[in-house]
Amino acid sequence: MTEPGLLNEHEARAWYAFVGAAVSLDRRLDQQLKEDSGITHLQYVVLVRLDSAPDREMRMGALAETLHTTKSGLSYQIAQLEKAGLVRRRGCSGDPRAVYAVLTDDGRRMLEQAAPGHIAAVREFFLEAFTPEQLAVLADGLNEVARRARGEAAPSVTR
Amino acid sequence: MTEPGLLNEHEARAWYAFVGAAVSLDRRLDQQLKEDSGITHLQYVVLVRLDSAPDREMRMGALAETLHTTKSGLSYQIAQLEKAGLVRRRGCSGDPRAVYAVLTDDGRRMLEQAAPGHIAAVREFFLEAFTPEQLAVLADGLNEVARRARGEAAPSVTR
DNA sequence: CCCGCGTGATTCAAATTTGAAACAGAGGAC
DNA sequence: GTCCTCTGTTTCAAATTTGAATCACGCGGG
Repeated sequence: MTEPGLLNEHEARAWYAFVGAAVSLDRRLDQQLKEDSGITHLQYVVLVRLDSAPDREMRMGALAETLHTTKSGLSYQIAQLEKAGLVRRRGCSGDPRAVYAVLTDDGRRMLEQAAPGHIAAVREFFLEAFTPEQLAVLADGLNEVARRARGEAAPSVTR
Repeated sequence: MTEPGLLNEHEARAWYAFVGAAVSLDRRLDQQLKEDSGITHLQYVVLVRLDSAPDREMRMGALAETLHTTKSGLSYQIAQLEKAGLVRRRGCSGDPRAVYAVLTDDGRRMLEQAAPGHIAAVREFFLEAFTPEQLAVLADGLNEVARRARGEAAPSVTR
């Protein structure tokens, strides 16, 4: 049944749908955020992540890891956000090598201003295409996909 | 129940899972293809699309559209693929403005060589995280997501 | 004929991303 | 103390992407 070297019709349909949805959605959300708030989706996600962290700050390395981006890419984006006044850097007294990115008050305001439109778009373009039950299945499956793609072992129940 | 300005727990879980899976998967597939075949995922997709087209050729504009990429981005990638000898351009006798990208024999060989590893990776990282029934639901939902993100109307049953 | 317009594609400069190399400080071996 | 090496981050050059501008051509109207 499962040809090893080719995708069958059903597999191809799901796979192409995923890739197409990911690309189109990313473009659309980027466009929406740029038009309405002047920031990119990546920058928005950086702000969100900082906002939800204790004291609204995170170390560069940890932030890069949670965003699944490279350290150098994050350095660049934090520099952009710093220019825009939405984030500032501060060193760490304990470990002089560490650098914290801190969400500024302007950054928090930007988030408050940008969130409603962005979230409405996520609902309109993504969430509403599924039932709540489907979303739950989707979330489980996609978390597993992410784990596998990152080369992590499957989560064990006893862990 | 549905707070207009915020994502609830279930919505957030599904949405973050989707974004995380898309990013991580894209990185991983790019890495796999580069290591094993020396081409990027985008280039692979270009080759696949051409291979499945009549006469293994497509007009630049049509190709860009089916890949959901920009025309200029495609021009660049076709130039790269042309340098590598995997694709060639040819003009169109009927319409001198039109340009066709044509898959070369080397391109076809590249595809044959790269496909097994790539498809195995897609299976391992993506498809196997779902049951066939889940994949069908996923495909329907994600196709709808892509349509919405592209601003197309919902497909009508009578169409 | 000549102009302006529409289409299909490429080119250009600017922004972003990537991966490698550089940097800087801490800690351990000796 | 000096030398390695490790960790956390930034910097750099090269590759890629983006959107705007440009180019080239055919067509219809004046």
